[in-house]
Parts: sequence; C-alpha cells; structure tokens
Amino acid sequence: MNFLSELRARLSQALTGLVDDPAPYVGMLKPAQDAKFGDFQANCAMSLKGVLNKPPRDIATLIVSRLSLDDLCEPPEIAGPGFINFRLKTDQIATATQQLIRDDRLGVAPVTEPRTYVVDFSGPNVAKPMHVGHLRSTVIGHALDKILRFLGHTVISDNHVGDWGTQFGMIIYGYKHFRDDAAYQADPVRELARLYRLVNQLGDYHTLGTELPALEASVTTATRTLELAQATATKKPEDKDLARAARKAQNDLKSAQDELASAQKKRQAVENDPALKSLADAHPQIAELARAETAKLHAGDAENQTLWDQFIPQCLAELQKMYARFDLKFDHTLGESHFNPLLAGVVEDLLQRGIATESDGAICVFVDGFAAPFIIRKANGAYTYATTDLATVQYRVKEWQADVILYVVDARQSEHFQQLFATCRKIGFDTVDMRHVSFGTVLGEDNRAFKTRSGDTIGLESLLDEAIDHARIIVRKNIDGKVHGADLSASEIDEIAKVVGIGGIIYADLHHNRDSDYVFSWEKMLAKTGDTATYIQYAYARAQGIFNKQSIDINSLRCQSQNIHISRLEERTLALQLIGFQSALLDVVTDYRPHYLTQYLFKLANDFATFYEECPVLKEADAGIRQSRLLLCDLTARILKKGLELLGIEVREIM
RNA sequence: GCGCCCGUAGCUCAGCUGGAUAGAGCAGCGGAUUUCUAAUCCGCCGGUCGGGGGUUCGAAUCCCUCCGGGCGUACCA
Repeated sequence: MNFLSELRARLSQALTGLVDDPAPYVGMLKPAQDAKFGDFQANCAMSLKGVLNKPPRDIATLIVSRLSLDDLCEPPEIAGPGFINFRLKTDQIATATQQLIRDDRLGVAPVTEPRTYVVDFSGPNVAKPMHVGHLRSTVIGHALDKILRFLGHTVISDNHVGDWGTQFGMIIYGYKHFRDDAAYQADPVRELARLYRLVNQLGDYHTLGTELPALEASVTTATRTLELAQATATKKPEDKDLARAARKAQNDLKSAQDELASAQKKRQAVENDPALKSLADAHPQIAELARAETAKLHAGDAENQTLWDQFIPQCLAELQKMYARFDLKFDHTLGESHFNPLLAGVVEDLLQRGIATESDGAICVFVDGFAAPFIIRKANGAYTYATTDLATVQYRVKEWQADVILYVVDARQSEHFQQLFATCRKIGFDTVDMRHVSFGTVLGEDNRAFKTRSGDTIGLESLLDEAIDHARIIVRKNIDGKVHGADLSASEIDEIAKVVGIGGIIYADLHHNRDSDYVFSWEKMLAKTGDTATYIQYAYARAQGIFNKQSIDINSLRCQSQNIHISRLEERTLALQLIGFQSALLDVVTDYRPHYLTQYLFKLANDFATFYEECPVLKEADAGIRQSRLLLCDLTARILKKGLELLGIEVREIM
C-alpha cells in the first residue's frame, strides 16, 4: 500500500466537481513536514481561495466533507490558514508493514512502464591512473545504475573510456623515446603513466616557455589597468561602476599573477632537475610530435596501432582492479576508439544535411544561444569528442534502442552537453531523452579544482587504501572497547575495515546533493559518527546481533508469524519509515539524485536506533510483541542492506 | 563581455515544482551504560536563509537588482 498515492487518489475524487483539473491540487498533498502535524498534509485549500472565492478554511472544511477515508485515517484536522492534516490509522500502518515481510522487493513494485536506460559514467582516461576526480562519476553512476535496475528498468551501463585522444600520442611518443624496459616489464601501466606525465611535463615546459613573455606582458598590462582604475575611482568615490571596475582590475591582476607564477613553477621544476632539463633540451618539439603520433594512430599507422593494441588490454585490466574494489561491473566498455569508424560518416551526414558548416577551416554546428560553435572536425582534419559523442548517441539509439541516456559527468561540461543535445535534436533524435546528470567539482584544500595534470592529485587506489587503514584502526579500537564484544580474527577485522573504509568514501560523496562542490578532506571521508555509512552499517549489525544472540531462524520467523503490533510511538515511526522505501527510490529517480536515498537510510537507521533503545526485543515478555519486534528488526536490516547495496556499499553482520 | 552554478547555524551541508515556529550531521554543553553491540540514545545551545526591492493570503524557494565566490567561453577531453 502506497499511502501517498492512495490519499492523492481520494483527494482527486473529492475535488472532482469542485475544480476543472484536480491534478495540480492533488500534488499539493505531501508527507507532513513535521510529525506533529500528522503523517501527510494537503496544502491546496489556500491555493483554491481565488478559484472558489471562499476563505481557505471553509474550502478545507468542504474538501474534508467530501473526502472518504475513514478506513485509512483518523478524522482529518484543519489547521492554520487551511492546512488539512492526515494521520494514518495505526492498524493501517501495521497492515502495510506486514505486507513487506514476505516481499522480496520490500514494497518496491517494479515500474509499470520500464524504459531502456543507458548510463554513461566513470569514463576515465585509460592512460592515467584514476584519481579523486573520477570518484563522483563512478559512484553516482553506479548508484543510479543499481537503483534503476532494481526499479525494473532495462539498464545498460557503458564506460565511455578515453582511449583514443591526444594522451595516447603522448604515451606512444614516451614509449618510443623514454621507456624503461625493466619498469615496463614489471608494471606496464605504471610505466605508461610515468611516460604520460613525463611527456606532458616536457611539453608544458616548452609551451609555457613560449607563453611566458605573453604572461609577463599581461601582468604588466593588468598592473597598469589597475593603477588607472584605482586612480579614476579615487577621484569619484561615489561612482559605483568605477569602484567595481577597480575591483575587477584587482582580480584580473591576481589571476594574471597566479597564472604566471604557476607557469614559472612548472618551468622551474624542469630546470632544477638536470636530467629533466637535458631531456627537455633534446626534445624541443615534443608537444607537436606527440600530437603527430596521435594523428598517425588515427590515420591507421601500423606501428602505432600495434603499440595501442598492446597497451589497451593492460590499461583496461588495471581499471578493472579499481572497479572490483567497488564491486562494479559495466555491461560495456566502449571507448572513444570504438566509434572511430563512424566519425567520418557523422561529419559527412551533417554537412550534407546542412546542419554543419565550415568555419575557419573547422566543421561546426552552430547552436542558437551559444557563442562558441560545436566543432565536429578541426581545421587539421582531426575529430573531437563532439564527433565521438554524436556517433555514440547514434550507436546507443540504433543498437540498444535507448529511451534515456544519462551522462554522469562533471558540471563543467554542461555547455558541451547542451550543444550535443541540441545537435541531436537537429539530427532528429527526438525519441531519446538525454540528460546530463551533472555534479560539482571535488576541490582541494585551497578551494580550487584538482588539476588533472598536476602531480600531486591523490590517486584513487591510495585513497581507498588509506581509508581502509584508517578504518582498521577504528574497528580495532571499537572491538577492544566493547564490554560484550565478539572475538574477531585479524581477517574478520580486515573485512570490516574494508567495508567501513570504502563505504565511508562512497557515502561521503553520495550524501551531498550532486550539484554541490565539495572540498576533499580525509576527516569528512573517514568520519565514523553522525550521517555516515558507518552509522547505517552499525544499525544493520545491531539488528543482526539480536538474531545472532539467540540463533533465531529468520526464515521460519518470516513464515510463522506475520502480525505487526504497534503499541509504541517508536514502533509506529519505524514502521512508517519502513514502508517508505519505494517512495525514496522513486524520489531518487525523478531527478537522478542519490542523496535522497542516503537521507532515507540515515533516517531509517536513526529511527531504528531510537526503537532499539526504547523497545526491548528479546527481553519483551509478551510473545506476540516480541515476534512483532523481531520482524521490525528483520525488515529494518533487510531495507538497510538493500538500500546500501543500491548505493554500492556493503554491510557486515558483526561490527 | 557573454553564459552557467553557488552564497542557509562556528564548520559541512539538506530544504528551492512557494506553505505552519527554516532542518540534519559535526563541534560545544548537559544527561543516560551492572548494554538485546555506547561505532548508541535523549536534551540544550546555536540562523538578519549574502544585501535591497517586487509578486503573493504566505518567499530560503519565483522575478528584478546589487555584493561576494566558482566554473565555462573556436579547434584538449
């Protein structure tokens, strides 16, 4: 029984005849924002004031008189300006809770109209080790993938890895000129990553060298602009525009100085290292030559293709190790390279249909509202990720019959996606619903985005390792501090530490609204109290502990006894939360926001903890109440476990 | 310049298809433990929702404007 939709249906009946279209008013019936107002509230009477020309409280009275819900609710109460408050009958809650006991789906009915979703997430560059910047896409995408599947949709997860771009030219160049064979034998991916960083660093060294005078000039210009602006502003202190211009000049100067300083720092890093310096001197054209290696690869050069064929499986295998730690498996890993054969056709088609035009030598789609064009072929003939993305959409629609494509990608790429979607509409892909599920940036301690190419980003591998190490210390301390703690072996402790550490990282990310930026911090990632994975995992372990204590057979319990007795407020609150699991999942899916599920689970764990304090289970003398409470524990544990699983987080029975 | 996003308690954030006294967690303070695992529970403290105007019976939420911050902005992905 979904009480919300049932109540809305009843309200709709009551409004029929009063208003032309009850739908918008029915939507104003919502879960109560505060438990003291009951379980649900209808806010439509105030809005109907202008429609029915009556005072809202009179309208509320009228609506209540037309409502028939004696079977579900206590008599509705009218409060404040005209709120209608509903309180469910407790036996109705009990009945609804009972229905979950033998329901494998825990009250979550499969959707009546399943759709085919392609979820595009993670998408790292295979040439480089994954770092914290890849965490959000991976974790959010994984959660959406699992939740959509559980709701009964057809989901195709696709890891659109970067395996064909500029960075591969760098690796190939590095491999040809700088490789350390012993290191490559020992750990090929590690050596390739080193080569990538090296080529990138040397390339930057030269590029920045040519840019340095311009950067210095812009600092000089910005300084003069600032002096002028300040002088003008001082003469007319009352002029706000002048003051603003002065502030802007100040900021511009600071940006110019920062940019120069950063360039100088990168130059210095090379100059201070004789070995690097001599490599840099020996390869003055490195950036250009690396780009040429990419071009050769794309043109079908045999040597580069062979190298690529050799590198790719190793890189993908390395990625799999990371995904295994998240227990994540993709249905497909169709990287950029997979779409290479389609790119020429895409451009040709758009040109022929007049959707794309040539501009400054590049083939572009001009999208209304965007100053910059959507470039699908560069002046030098190379394709861009715009081209690849267009080909990918075509593929997903034709081969997979996608109804919806979700792109779980950084918010900074939103313009790209708007242009991509607009271009797809021009092409005529109007049946597929494409959504950029964007998310905020992971920031460093300095409140600036992690730079993909800076050496000091934290690798995902070491992030997970460190989280587990931290967790192990805390797990040990907790176990040792228990009065009635279980004796756990070192390997059992390791298992718990793994689940707590990785779960903590996943949860720390997911519990934010995905739009928010967040500052990366060990403290937050590994917090063990409050609104964290650990808290929820612990609630699960406590519930399981009750069953383990007396070796209760849960299966037979579920079969024999199916009466939920609700006599205490804590039981009522817990039961009401239990029957809201479906609703929480549907909330996630309406706007692809997993944090609604973390909020639900935290509230459930908290309701359970309160219940656990106040309502004895095993010590309860009344056998019926004891059975009922055992069932509540069982349902809580099942929903916590399932909910966490949908977020990619595991549980352990003993913590 | 143009475009997008953000500004809510000391800190980290929810809430933003308008609804009742703005909610959580952390930190701080005070209680609860011969425990069904205290990785817990209960209570207290804490906010001009960046400022100002407007729409409305009602605005953190919608509109305008200003301030402050971030990001993007033609051949990287």
